[in-house]
Amino acid sequence: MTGTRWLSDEEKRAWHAFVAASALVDRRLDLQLKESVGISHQQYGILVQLSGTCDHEMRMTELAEALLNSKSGLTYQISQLEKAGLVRRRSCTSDVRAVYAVLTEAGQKLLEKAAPGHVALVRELIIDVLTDDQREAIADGLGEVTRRILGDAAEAPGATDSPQAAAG
Amino acid sequence: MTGTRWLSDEEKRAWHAFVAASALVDRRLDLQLKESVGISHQQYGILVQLSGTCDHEMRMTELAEALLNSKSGLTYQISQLEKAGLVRRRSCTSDVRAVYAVLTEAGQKLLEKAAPGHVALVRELIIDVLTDDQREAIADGLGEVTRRILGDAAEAPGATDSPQAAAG
DNA sequence: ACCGGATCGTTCGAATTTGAACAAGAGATT
DNA sequence: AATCTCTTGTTCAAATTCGAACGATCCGGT
Repeated sequence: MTGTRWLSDEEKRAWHAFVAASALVDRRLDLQLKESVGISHQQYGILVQLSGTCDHEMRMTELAEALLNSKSGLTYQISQLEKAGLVRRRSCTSDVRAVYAVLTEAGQKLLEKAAPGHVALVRELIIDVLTDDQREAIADGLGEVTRRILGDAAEAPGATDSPQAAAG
Repeated sequence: MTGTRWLSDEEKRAWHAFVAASALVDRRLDLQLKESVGISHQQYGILVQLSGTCDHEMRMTELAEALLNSKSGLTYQISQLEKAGLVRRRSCTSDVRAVYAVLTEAGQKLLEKAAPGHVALVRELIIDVLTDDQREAIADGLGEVTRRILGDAAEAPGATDSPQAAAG
């Protein structure tokens, strides 16, 4: 153990920018969504995810994984959304254990109302701030970062299959 | 309301990579710090911030701003760190209201013990995954993102009167 | 049919975060 | 000095998050 490879100034600059931007952007989006339609960024993500599927529904575990959330955390949020009438639960006939979260009509309506302002703010805060090159570097670089972390967690099982759905 | 400028596939790719990487990296770092020295990523940030000053101390408000944290949140965390003996509070002679958070000897020791493993993981998860160009693009791009958000908040606190009479 | 292990979603308690309200002090104006 | 405004840090209740434990169910091999 000679010495730790500390971060150079240049590396620190990237690391700090990444951490700060993450916190700030998320907070701003959360704030706007709460003010405009009364839901959190987390809840917005759930609605978006559901609306991206053919039947506007998804199983709890599948949803939790897609949102990088814990199962218990999702149970809580789905309960909140259910109280608000934006989502309802549906049990599966073939597997009694399974539960589907289904986007309701009201949920779809709320999403359509929230989306324009949300996307506009995402653009204002980050997307339109970046140059094309920077945006591509982030997509490539952080995409690889994400892939590696997710790969580590689920390395043993074959992870080459994942029916993707375009999400907005 | 003609049309919202939705995100293109390329833009979505960058946005999703950014959000996912933020969540995943932070969670992994938090986990490691808790396992190795029993403190959260948040608390680690406080200790680092304090150790970076000449007298190893900083005022509460100043510290909260540097860490992009709420004042009440910092009060809580400093109390936790104080219980653990890693930080102590010191009141200011010239201003009775002011409180300094001071890094203790034990806090310094813990930081020195935690830092190598932490930095190594930061490298493994993100810094060493990126190419030089990607790292620079992130530093520049996300640095600008951060600067704008912080600038907005401080520059035009009351000047943001948007026409919002009609809800929604 | 039956057992052992894996999976599913929920429940529970503890830790953390947030914003609003608060008490106390500082600073400027009159 | 009296008063008004801003700042400082804490307290409080409510909301959220997490991991572990749980009951229930599914699946494969016997």
